[in-house]
Amino acid sequence: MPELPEIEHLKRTLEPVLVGAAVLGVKISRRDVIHTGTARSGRITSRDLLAGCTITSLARRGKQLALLTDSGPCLCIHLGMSGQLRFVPEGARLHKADHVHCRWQLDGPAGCGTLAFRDPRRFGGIWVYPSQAALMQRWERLGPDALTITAKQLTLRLAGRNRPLKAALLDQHIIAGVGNIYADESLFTAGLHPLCIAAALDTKQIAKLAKVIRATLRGAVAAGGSTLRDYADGNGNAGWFAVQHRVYGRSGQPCTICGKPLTRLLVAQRTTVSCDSCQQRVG
DNA sequence: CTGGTCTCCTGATCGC
DNA sequence: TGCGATCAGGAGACCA
Repeated sequence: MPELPEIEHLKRTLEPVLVGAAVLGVKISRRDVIHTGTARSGRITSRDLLAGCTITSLARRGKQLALLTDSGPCLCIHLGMSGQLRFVPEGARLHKADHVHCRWQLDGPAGCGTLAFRDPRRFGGIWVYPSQAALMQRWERLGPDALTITAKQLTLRLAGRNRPLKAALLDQHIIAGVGNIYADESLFTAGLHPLCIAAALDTKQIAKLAKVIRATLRGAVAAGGSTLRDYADGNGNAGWFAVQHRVYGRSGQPCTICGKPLTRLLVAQRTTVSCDSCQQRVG
């Protein structure tokens, strides 16, 4: 379940070992998780996957993580539902080595090792781009990053959206980085019902929502992300945000504000938990 | 253009 | 203890 906080935390844990690392080689186990981000056709080569390049920086937009090189190709990695990206120092072994679809042999600032992309359910994937510019063109189509979204940006993005507020928040083209967990948590804290019509919110409500989204995500980043099932960061350490969930996964349990049982419903095909008395419905 | 629904996939969990 | 059913959900494809 990696959402923005998990990816941001992953980025921070991987930066010290990846930035400045030379990619000695790439081993692909499943080609069908690797895609071309541009319209180009043809077989994807190890050069496309950064072989022979040096990683100069990492970047994140929403839930997507990119490995960048200065003048060569770059990679955009989505973890989907079950994806993991892990650096394994030379001599160490990956805890679970099944479903590893791609490995990069690296010689980096923290020594030699392997970067492994593991994704049992294969909802994630790797997209190759010929340059940073090509990737950025793709990222421009995403909404503003949720970690820093302003009231003004959110107002513009929600204007005219005649759909449930939660569905809008989950749409990465509207706002990038909010997934099912943080959508429910943010809506609860903002006191807004998931079925509010997005366009019906007033200025004050949108300002509060933007502020709550930023604060919720910031808190989760600081906690190292949510741990559900086997999420782990780039070093294999778990996050601890799950203990702070107030609605996600708590259907039927008492609301932490009013004590009434939390309701479960389906919005945009996703399980949604909310409090009917504490979350205001508009529109 | 918009918004709604379907679909991909494996592993954890639950009822019998 | 085994086994089938169910659920989890990110995001692109597809349709009205």
